[in-house]
Amino acid sequence: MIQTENDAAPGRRERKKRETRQALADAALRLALEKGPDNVTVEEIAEAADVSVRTFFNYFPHKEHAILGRNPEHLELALERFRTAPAEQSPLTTMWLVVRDVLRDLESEGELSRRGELIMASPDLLYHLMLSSIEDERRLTVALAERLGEPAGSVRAALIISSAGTACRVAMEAHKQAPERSLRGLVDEAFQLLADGIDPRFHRNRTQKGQA
Amino acid sequence: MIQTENDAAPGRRERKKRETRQALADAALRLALEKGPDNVTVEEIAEAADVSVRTFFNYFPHKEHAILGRNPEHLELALERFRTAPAEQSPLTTMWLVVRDVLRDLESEGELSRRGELIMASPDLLYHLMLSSIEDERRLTVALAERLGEPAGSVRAALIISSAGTACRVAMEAHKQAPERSLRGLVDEAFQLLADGIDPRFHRNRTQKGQA
DNA sequence: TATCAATTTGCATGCACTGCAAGTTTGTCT
DNA sequence: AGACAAACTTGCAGTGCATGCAAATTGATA
Repeated sequence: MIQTENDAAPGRRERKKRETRQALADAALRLALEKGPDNVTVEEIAEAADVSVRTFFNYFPHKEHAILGRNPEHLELALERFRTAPAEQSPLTTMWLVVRDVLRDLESEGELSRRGELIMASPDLLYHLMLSSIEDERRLTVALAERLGEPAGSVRAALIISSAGTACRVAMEAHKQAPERSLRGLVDEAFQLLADGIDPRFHRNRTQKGQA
Repeated sequence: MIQTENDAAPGRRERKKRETRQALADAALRLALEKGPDNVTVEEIAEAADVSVRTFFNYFPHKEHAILGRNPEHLELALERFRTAPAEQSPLTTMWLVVRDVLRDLESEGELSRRGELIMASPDLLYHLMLSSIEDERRLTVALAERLGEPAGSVRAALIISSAGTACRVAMEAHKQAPERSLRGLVDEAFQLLADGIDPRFHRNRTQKGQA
């Protein structure tokens, strides 16, 4: 028994890993805000976190992941919501609650707006965010299709999930252009539009019949 | 030998550029299909098209763009459609016609399905496709907002455009999982869902009021 | 303390991509 | 044709991202 500082479950090793990861993510965000995402090198980030470049890549697969600093818990919470939601709750409502959860969490971290602006201003970051979102969406779609009792290839389930993501992106973009409108309000508006129908006058017959 | 073979408007120079571009795109797609997108190097593509690596990058900013082989004309045609569409045509209908145009064009090239599968199977390609789509969507959103007489930051305009893109992506994904369903049919289904409303039972009051 | 597993690190390597300074081709003007 | 300018291609040098590998360090355990 060599002092065994077993505070909770995690030992010293686990704690250090958390710290290193956090230090890298913090440094990445800070430097990206200071110098612009494109002008930050992995070397600088590693330097700021006082580890080697090689170690950086032991924690993050890409530079951008460190800047995004996504919280893996959010996906788990979302899946949990789908599992525990009351039966009468409609799917888009559930997604809306998920989004609110995430927004609230990010707001509490205080860095929502700065990180959000950074992401929306950098196509590269936006891409990586969407890329990692695609994986999340796949899992959420499966969960939703299951809940709806629809087959795995359900277009509706996939569309609901993906559209929710689209709504968030559109809302962020609009918030960036018109900061006086709250992000929450814009998200609400987008979700309501999706729910009610984006275009009641749509129909597919107004085309040239004679076409090949 | 100056013979000035001025066929139409484009001179020899313009033609050669087209040919080079096409040769690079063809080689990129072929090699990506043969060896998998991740195992193709720019050097191979350039070699196959018989130009230098440096020249490759004069035509495409990223390796992936060459594989995607996007046709810049499609965006111009789409913008044209928005300009010339009859006044009574609803916006999503116009987007639907645009999508049909593009699908028809890709089908006529015969490589729709193979390229489509390749893209859907490679997160990296999908990302680059979405990335270049984001730019297109920005321009289309501006055109649509103008047409609708709404302000530049219009959530509805942006949502219609982005959702159309999402619909296509969802349809491609579904087609990949269930190839017996036609891509056109799946696109139609997704558009109809968006038009009518994705979730008629959505509302935002079913939440815990007491929540912080 | 001895030992094993996890982690960090340096080193070498391959590939993507860019700027620059040639060289080459093409269009144009006389 | 001959000369000139603009466009296009190319090689080269250089930066940065990312990965594999093996040696060194550190943490947990007996």
